[in-house]
Amino acid sequence: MSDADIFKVLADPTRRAMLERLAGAEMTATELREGFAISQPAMSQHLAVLRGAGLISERRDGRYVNYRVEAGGMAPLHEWLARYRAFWPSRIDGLKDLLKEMDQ
Amino acid sequence: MSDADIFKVLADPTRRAMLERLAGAEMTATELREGFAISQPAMSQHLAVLRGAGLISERRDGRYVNYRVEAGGMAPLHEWLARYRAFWPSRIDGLKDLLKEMDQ
DNA sequence: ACGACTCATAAGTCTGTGCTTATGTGTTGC
DNA sequence: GCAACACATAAGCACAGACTTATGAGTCGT
Repeated sequence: MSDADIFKVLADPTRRAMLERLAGAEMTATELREGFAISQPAMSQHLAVLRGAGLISERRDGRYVNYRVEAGGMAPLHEWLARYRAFWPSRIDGLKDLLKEMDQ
Repeated sequence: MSDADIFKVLADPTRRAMLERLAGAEMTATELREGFAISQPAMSQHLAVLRGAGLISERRDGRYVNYRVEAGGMAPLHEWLARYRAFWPSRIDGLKDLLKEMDQ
């Protein structure tokens, strides 16, 4: 999977919602599926796509597979976005505060 | 066009390439088309999509239309990405340097 | 060992979308 | 006025991708 395709991966609203849930806590595919009106294979396919893009990682535990957001998976997105820094929103100030906060 | 669909808009490689060219300089649709193996209507349709997402703006000049990247158009993307700050790449340091640089 | 369970893969269907050609709308210059 | 030009819109086609059901592969508890 090419880095450039991260946009295609994130274009699907279901996958974005999955990421959001996984960002809160690591969980199994079945746990993740709760709240989604989607079949188990569809979920599995989405997980494979997210995995392929390096956005999540898996940890096998018996017959369960625990998924979690992969730190740094958004790096290609950051890099792409950095090229448009001249057009960044003025609320970039919020970002500065954020970084200051992260230092502590 | 919903903000959430910015990923769908950016998922197309042609549209991303168009943005990249427009980031360098404002130009007309015909100028922008140079170097793209694509028909004029296709280009026009892509421009409409980018315009609808608030990523570019147009300035009519007679029979020409000049397009340019709209500052702040990436804001929804920044906001979305900010929610994953816990998973940001460690090269976030580069971003810090960037912000410091922007202050000067 | 065997049934229940978790997850992945296969195969087929259907919708969305990016492309094309054809045409419409408005502008410029002779 | 009219031909050439810049761009937008319409209509139709073709492929990509997200979904389904069916099935496979591996694991757990009894």
